[in-house]
Amino acid sequence: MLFLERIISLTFISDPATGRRRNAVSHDAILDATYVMLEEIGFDKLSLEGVAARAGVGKATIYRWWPNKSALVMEALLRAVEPMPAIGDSGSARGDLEEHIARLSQLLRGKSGRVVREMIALAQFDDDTMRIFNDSYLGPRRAALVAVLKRGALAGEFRSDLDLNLVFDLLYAPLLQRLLTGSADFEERQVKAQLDLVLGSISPTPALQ
Amino acid sequence: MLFLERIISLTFISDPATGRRRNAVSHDAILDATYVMLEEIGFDKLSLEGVAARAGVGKATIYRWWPNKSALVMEALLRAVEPMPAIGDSGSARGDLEEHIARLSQLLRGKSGRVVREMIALAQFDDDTMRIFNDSYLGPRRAALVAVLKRGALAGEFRSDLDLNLVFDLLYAPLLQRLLTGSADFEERQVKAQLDLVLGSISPTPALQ
Amino acid sequence: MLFLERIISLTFISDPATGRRRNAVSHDAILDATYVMLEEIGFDKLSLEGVAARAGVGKATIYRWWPNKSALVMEALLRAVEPMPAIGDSGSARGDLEEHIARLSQLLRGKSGRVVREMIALAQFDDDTMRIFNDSYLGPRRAALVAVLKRGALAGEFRSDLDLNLVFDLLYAPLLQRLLTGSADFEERQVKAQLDLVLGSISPTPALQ
Amino acid sequence: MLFLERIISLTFISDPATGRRRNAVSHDAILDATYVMLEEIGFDKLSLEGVAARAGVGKATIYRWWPNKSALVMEALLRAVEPMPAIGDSGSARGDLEEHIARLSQLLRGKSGRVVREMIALAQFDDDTMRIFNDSYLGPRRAALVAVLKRGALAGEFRSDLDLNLVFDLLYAPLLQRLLTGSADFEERQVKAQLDLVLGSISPTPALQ
DNA sequence: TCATAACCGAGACGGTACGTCTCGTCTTGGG
DNA sequence: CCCAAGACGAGACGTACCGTCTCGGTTATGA
Repeated sequence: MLFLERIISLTFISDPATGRRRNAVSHDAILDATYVMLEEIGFDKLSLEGVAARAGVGKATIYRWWPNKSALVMEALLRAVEPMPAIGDSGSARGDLEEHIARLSQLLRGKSGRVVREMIALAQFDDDTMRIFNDSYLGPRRAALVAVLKRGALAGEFRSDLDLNLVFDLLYAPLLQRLLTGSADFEERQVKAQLDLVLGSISPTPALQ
Repeated sequence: MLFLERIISLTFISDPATGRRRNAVSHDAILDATYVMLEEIGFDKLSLEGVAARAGVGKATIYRWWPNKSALVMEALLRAVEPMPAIGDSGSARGDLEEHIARLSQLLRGKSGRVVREMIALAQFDDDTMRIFNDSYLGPRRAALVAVLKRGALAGEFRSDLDLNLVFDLLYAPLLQRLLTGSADFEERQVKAQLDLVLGSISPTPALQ
Repeated sequence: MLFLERIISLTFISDPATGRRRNAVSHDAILDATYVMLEEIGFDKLSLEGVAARAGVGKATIYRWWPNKSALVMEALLRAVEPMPAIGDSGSARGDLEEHIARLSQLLRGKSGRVVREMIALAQFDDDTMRIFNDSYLGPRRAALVAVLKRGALAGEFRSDLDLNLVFDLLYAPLLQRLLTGSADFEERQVKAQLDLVLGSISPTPALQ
Repeated sequence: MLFLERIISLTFISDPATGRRRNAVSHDAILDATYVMLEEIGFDKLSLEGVAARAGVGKATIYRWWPNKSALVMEALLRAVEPMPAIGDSGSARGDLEEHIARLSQLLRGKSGRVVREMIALAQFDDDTMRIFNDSYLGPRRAALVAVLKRGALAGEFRSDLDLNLVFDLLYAPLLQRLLTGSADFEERQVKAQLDLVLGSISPTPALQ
């Protein structure tokens, strides 16, 4: 069927491997400029015109690679979020969770907090952006925590009849809610209290405990 | 909407007793136009120019009464959000909570869900908007639920050593998180499971712990 | 039929006499800026963006009142052409023509020459612009000359069987052709020779002359 | 089109004996694409980007061989303009002139008319283009007509004291003027009348004058 | 009852940014 | 060394809105 392939290949106007290659320097300059301008003037006042000027780049180069402002900003923010704190395996699933949540609440108190707030807000107005946020931010964190919960359940530390995604929500959502409603104080004491409540409710035989 | 009247009254700088009175018809037309256009094209693409045209109103009339787009949109949204489901007093605080949360999850599944999502998103970029959202939406709901929790604690239904605001977070935040991360399925079963976990953890029995 | 008029008037969305009036200062500033920039950088490199900046005016204000660059430039040029030299009535139609053509050839040697060249060039690419040029520049000149020719014909100075528009062409076209082909020397002697030829051919009884 | 070859050869900067030779297919494709797009969308909206795409050619290839849009367009137009109608020698110079002018006015009524209009317009904004137009279009026609006039003068058909270039202007300019002012009707009768006037004025008889 | 003060619709205005288009240059990889 | 493809910095295009500013006209007191 060689000749057929030749015919088909002729219908491809251009070979994707042809032409000048994408410039990685410009790509980085754009994301960097986006991030610093976000910090300086905020999302609302951020203009792609300004980003292009700051990055020393033509506007078309931005539009070539990102479909809209939200997508660009989301990518810039994702580069700026601290990477997910790895969850250790100390033997105690409860201890691992406590440590992870404590570290998370600390991160959200800082630069990452602002970034996550903005990512979530952006995602409300654009489905693609929402998908990127879920895939790149929330998803991995949910997966990691659920893995620990599963480990704990198997080890008998937690009840085995739990909807682990629900437990994840109970652990994460109060932090996000405080972040998103301006009361992002995240006192260590308060986070500890929350954890005690949740972990208490998922311990194996609460009545006897 | 008492607080809104307060805001409006602040815009009267000169002697309010003289001159033509504010045109209530225009005022309503503006908010109505804002809301239907929000539904049609979303917040991003909403322009005050468009609202003015749709409402049959001069642009200046909008700028006379609202300081910016967020404020206008927030007021339009607040008119559209269902009023807080009143919390009854059936004798059982737990029953009252269950009924309230069930009704809430139902509302969030509908038009109110989209509205709340957008209000929260807007609030991330503007402190005034955040304040209005907290004062007029989240605050009253928090107060009402905390009152029920307090009633339940006094009646011995719940533990008496609880941070009730924290309990409120555990009840509300998972719903909001699902709303804000696109997984707003709110299956009744799931909401029930969440409630069981939380209420289980605050019931007095495991006080032996 | 008063009520009918009332109904009809309701179908007019807006009264043309309503709203803020056009700003004459801006209008003039735009035409002035257009003209000086034309002289500085030429038609090709002239941008409405630049004109707006130079005139201290928003781009929209230009687009509100002129459909395209050619129309704007044509209007700016028309303001800059010297007004048509009035044709006197010395008693001798031939003398009047000679004086007019001499003055015209002098004008075309100067600023007006450049302006007319450009107007004609612009008109080749846009029918509206062509119409404006004919109505505002060539038409009046043609009418005036034809009137003199008619006067001369009635007075017996010229043959009476002539297509006067054709005679106008023979008088004007050679000047324009030289203007448009870069050989705009317009030596007085040459213009005189041309006039002699043409006027000779339209004198009443050439054979006896 | 000898002069064109001269221009092209000038663009060979490097040693013509080394490296790959110019691709004649691309060269023709470019000029063809230029011409058909000129007909479709006109000079103003013609982009080299579009020509390259239409010709299946890289933009650089165009820039390699033509210095600017005007030069490219002028070459494309010159390929399209009918070659100068050769002037016969019937024995009567007057007859030869009449036949040539009649054929010219016919050509200008057709496709060539539009082409000449555009060439003249382009030439107003670029000296190189003007030079090319004069050298390759107007010059040869002027030379040929002047030769016929000289022949006629020697044969006693025309006066011998004439500035023949001036007579050329009187023959050609009215046609061009009508072409350039949108009144390109060129009625045969009108052209005939013009010719009668001009030829009458240069016939030897009125030398008594 | 009428003057006055504020409101109102319309829409022009100086601006800013949009997203697209084209310019002329510059890599690429393949003749 | 040529060529098609196409990315790139630059910057103008024509449009959409911003928030402000006349306009002429309309209410509704309060003098």
